[in-house]
Amino acid sequence: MERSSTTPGGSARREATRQKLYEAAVTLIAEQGFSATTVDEIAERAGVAKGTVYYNFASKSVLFEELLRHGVGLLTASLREAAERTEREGGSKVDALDAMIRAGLVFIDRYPAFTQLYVAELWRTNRAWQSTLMVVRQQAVAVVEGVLREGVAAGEFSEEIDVPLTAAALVGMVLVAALDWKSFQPERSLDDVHAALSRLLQGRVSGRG
Amino acid sequence: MERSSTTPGGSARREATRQKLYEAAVTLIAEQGFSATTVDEIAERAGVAKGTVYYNFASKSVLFEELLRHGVGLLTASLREAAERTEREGGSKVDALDAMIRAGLVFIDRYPAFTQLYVAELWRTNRAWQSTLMVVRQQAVAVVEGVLREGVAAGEFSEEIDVPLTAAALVGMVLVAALDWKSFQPERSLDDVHAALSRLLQGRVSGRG
DNA sequence: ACTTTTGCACTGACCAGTCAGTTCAAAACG
DNA sequence: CGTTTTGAACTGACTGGTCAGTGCAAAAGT
Repeated sequence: MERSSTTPGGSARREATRQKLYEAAVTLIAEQGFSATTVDEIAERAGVAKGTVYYNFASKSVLFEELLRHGVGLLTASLREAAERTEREGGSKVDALDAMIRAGLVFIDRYPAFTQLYVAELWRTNRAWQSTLMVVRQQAVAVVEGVLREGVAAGEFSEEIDVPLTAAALVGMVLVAALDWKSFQPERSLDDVHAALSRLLQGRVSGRG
Repeated sequence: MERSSTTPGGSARREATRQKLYEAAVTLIAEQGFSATTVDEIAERAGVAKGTVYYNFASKSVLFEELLRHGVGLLTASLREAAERTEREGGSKVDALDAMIRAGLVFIDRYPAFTQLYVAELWRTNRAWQSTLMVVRQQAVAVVEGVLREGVAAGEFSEEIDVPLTAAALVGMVLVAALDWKSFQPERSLDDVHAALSRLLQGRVSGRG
C-alpha cells in the first residue's frame, strides 16, 4: 500500500530509501533545475530502480515538495535552536541575530545544494508547490522576525525598524553572501564569512575601526 | 543572411521583434523557469510565429543568454550612473552606496521578472550559459566593490572590511528585500523599502534612534 | 506473510528545432 | 511614373527525440 507524505510510521528501510532519493534529487535539481532533471537520473544517482521512486512518492512534484518541507524543517529548527541557546546564555538580541547568522551559514555550508534550489524557487509564481513554499518560507522568516520584535519590545532595537523588511534583508544578506562564498571562494573559512557579516550587522563598516 | 547576436546594425523591424521576444521570454521564464517554458509559449505571447524565434536567435538557450546580457547591462549602467552622480554632487561613499541601493530598488521595481530569473539562475552550475552569467555578474558586483574600495582608501570605511563579501552581502540585502517587497507586500512604496535598507546600511538598527 | 524493491518494456504527450513556402517594402528597371 | 525583382523577415506544419508515468512478475528483505 502506498503511504502518504509525512508518515513517521514508515519502516526504517523505507525511510532510508527516501533519504537516498532526497539526496540524489537535491543535488541534481540544484544544478539543473526541476524540469531539466529527469526521474531516471534521480533514480540512477540514488542507486534505486525507477519504480521505487513511484512506490515512495506519488509523482516527481510530490517528491520535490517533500524535499522542500524536509530541508526547510532542518533550517527552521537550527535557527530556533540558535536563538534559544543565546536566550539561555543571557545574550542580547543582537547576539541572537548574530548566532542565527552563524546558524544560517552552518546550514548553507552543510547543504549548499538545498539552499541553491530553495532560492531558485522561492519567488516563482504559478508553480505546483507554490503554496508549500509560502508556508515553509514563513516558518523560517518568522523566527528572525520574532527576535527583531522582541528586541524592539526590550528597547534594544529602534521602534522605527520595519520588522518584515529588515528580516528579509538580513536573510538576503546571509543567503547571497554564503552562496557567493560557496560558489566563488570556497576556500574561505566559515569564521571569515561570519566576521564580515557580523561587522555589517553591527554597523561597524564606517569608521576606521 | 543571418546576423549574429550583438548586432547594432539590425533593422528597426528586427530589433522590435527581438524586443517583443525578450519581454515575452522574461516573464514566462521568471514564472516557470527556463526548461518549463516552451518556445511555442514565448512565440505566442510575443505574438509571433515560432519560426521567427529561430530566425532571430540561434536557439532557446541563446535567446536566454542574450536576454541575460541585455538585462544586466541595464542594471550595471544604472548602478554606475548612481555612483557617479553621487560623486559629482560631492557625496560621501556611504551616500554612493545608498544611491546604489536606491538604483537597485528602482531597477527591481521596473523589471521584477528579470531580477527573479537572474537570482534563480545565478548560482546554478553545469548550465550552458554559466560563463555568460559569471561575466555579467562580475560587471555588476564590481561597481559595488569599486565604491567600497574607494571608501576604504579614503578612510571612510574600515580597512578590515572584506570587500567582495561585503559587496555580496549588500547586493543580497537589496535583492532579497526587494523581491519580498514585490512578492509579498507590493503595496509598500519604494521610499519605505529604501528607508528600511538605508537604516540597516548605516547601522541604525540598534538603539532607540 | 507481507512489505518493499527490482527490472524493463511500453505509452502517449510534449517539445526543440527544421524547412519549404509566403509576405511585402524598397530598390532596380523601362 | 508603373512594373518587376529582390531578399530580409516571417510563417506554421512537421519530425525525431525525450520523458513522466504505468504495469507487472519475480526477487529480496524483515
